Amino acid sequence: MKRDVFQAIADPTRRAILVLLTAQAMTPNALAEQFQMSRQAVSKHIRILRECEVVEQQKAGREIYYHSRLDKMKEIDRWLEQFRQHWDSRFKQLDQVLTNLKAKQNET
Amino acid sequence: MKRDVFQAIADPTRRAILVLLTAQAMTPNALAEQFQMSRQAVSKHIRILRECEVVEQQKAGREIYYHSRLDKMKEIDRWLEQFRQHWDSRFKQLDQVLTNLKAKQNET
DNA sequence: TAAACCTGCAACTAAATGGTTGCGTATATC
DNA sequence: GATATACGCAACCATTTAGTTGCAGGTTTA
Repeated sequence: MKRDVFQAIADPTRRAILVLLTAQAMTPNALAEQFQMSRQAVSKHIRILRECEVVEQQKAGREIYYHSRLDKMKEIDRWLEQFRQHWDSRFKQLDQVLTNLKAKQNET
Repeated sequence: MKRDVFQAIADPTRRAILVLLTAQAMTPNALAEQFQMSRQAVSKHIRILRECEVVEQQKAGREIYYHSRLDKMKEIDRWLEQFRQHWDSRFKQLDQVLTNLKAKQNET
């Protein structure tokens, strides 16, 4: 099994959960209320998010608060860096335009 | 079916393909040589990448060159923005540290 | 102590994923 | 025209996913 940040953000529900848990720590129950989904379904997403190490627990009595780990989100940022090098370059942008033009000429 | 950038980058093989296709346009055959995988397997990944609109075709005789669409990668960058706001803030970073401390105190 | 609540985990199901092999089609070469 | 090559697509298979329901354990409260 993979279990990395990229798998964590692959699902739209998990992305929404991550956004919420970045704004503030929340319990599974509170999260489930935000979605049209059972508590257990949310719980399974949280489990995956935990395995991907993008969220952390914080127990408070019988409740468990979860919050996101921003350092893991930075991994995505670092991976994007190699693409940013290309879209930051004006030369490459021009190159892209020319490539698109050629592609259009040869379209199916 | 979802078919968005986030699904495109969920698979490690597809991420590798995307990196290669950003450096230079390549044919499916050329890509397959880079991985321990059949041409058809690569083809299936390319199909998904096309459905996610992160790569484009460019026919050249009986060969088809693929290249990445950097504008789609920017979508990830834009989504990351909401997290970047948090990790750029010193206050939030401190907040994170305190939250971690509290979490450690209450660990299982 | 008993009852109510919050949660995680196991079992199950339907659908999607990632891979395979085989085939049809279009292009290039002889 | 015949043959070889490059590719996409369909069928198939094993595994994973995303959801469900049901249950057990710990915490709070009466």
